[in-house]
Amino acid sequence: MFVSVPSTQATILHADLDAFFASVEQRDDPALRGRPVLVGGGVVLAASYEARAYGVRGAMGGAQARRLCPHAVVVPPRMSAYAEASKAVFDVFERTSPHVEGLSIDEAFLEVSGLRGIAGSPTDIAARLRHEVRERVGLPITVGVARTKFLAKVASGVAKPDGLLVVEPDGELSFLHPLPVGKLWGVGPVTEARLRDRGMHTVGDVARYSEATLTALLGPAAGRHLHRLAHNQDPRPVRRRKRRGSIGAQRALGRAPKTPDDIDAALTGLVERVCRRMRRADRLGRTVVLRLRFDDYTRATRSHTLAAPTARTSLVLATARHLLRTAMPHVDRDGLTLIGVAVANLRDEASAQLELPFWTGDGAHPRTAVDVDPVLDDVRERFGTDAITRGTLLGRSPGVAMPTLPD
DNA sequence: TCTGGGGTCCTAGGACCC
DNA sequence: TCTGGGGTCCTAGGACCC
Repeated sequence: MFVSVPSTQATILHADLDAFFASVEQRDDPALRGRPVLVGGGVVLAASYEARAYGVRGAMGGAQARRLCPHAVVVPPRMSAYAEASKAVFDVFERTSPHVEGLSIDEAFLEVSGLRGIAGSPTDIAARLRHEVRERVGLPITVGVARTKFLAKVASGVAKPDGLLVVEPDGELSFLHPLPVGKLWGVGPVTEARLRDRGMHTVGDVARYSEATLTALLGPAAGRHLHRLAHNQDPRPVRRRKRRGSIGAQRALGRAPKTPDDIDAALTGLVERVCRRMRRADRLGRTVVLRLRFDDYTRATRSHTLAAPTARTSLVLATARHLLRTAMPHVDRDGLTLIGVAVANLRDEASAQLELPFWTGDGAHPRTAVDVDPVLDDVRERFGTDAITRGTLLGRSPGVAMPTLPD
């Protein structure tokens, strides 16, 4: 899994498609090329660079975006087209390097050390990658090249759109320290404000504070992370991504009054969508999460962990309804503006079969065992019999007397 | 600046176990 | 009998990312 990186060379590429959704729309409809394009009406999912010139940003409200750029063309999102384009781009990534770490639908890290002999310098590889994505998929992509992931990502951000920027090892600190702290990965509005209150505006400012100070300000993980980034320490290797840990869906409900039936219908639709996606991916999950958002933009989550993983709609729906019932007495139904369901604690269907629930001797603690058979062997040995089967141990049939499990 | 839909990771407290 | 330390799991919330 680990790739050894020569620490003296810039060999990590961060490749990031430019205004991805909007670029796909411009690729597929020549009439949109050169014009400001907004994908999504309620909220801007993506804005073409022509629209960004007017100050439009992603995640901006649609009304505000149209105020800033009245002549923009608004198109509805076509998620399947974006998924297809993403797959084609990742195919190019995979052909470029065996070490690809996808970050999202439109960006990835590539480790290209060791390819110099066959594919040229990292700069050559990056230039060719950009060319290939343009030729084969028809989309503009920006690549940052550096010695660390973090710097490569910052570099691509600076080089956008349709650019290539290489940060050589001897120019790292002069590139990094003048940047505003908000450029640091993991620094959002809240952390930025906290740093600003302490007089830290640039990465160089942050670098002057001790790790202890940053940790006291931001918590142990964030403080350490920030301290390291500010000192250009980012040893994280490029590695394949873990499989995703949750699958969810959510829906905005608007501000109109709603009946319990309205809410239940929305909940049912969401659970069906989520369970269908889980089954298609051959994945099962144990934790059902209910997300609620209210008209004052406060949020609440409720979750429940089942004894065994499932992708069954009826079970997930019953659990979600239970969570909603226990949450609703405390909230105003008409104030509910968004409802979401996710199933977390995911595993592959195949491995989940080894994770059936069993009960310890007193029957009070439903548990899961990652590996049932070693326990079974142990129990047989202690009870001196082979008559105890996996089924007995798992206690699936009611009324069967359970043996007491040894410690 | 009033807001989508999809995620990840961290924190902190409580329950429970050894 | 009382006490404690260490570890895992669950729940809820928060920050952040694209």
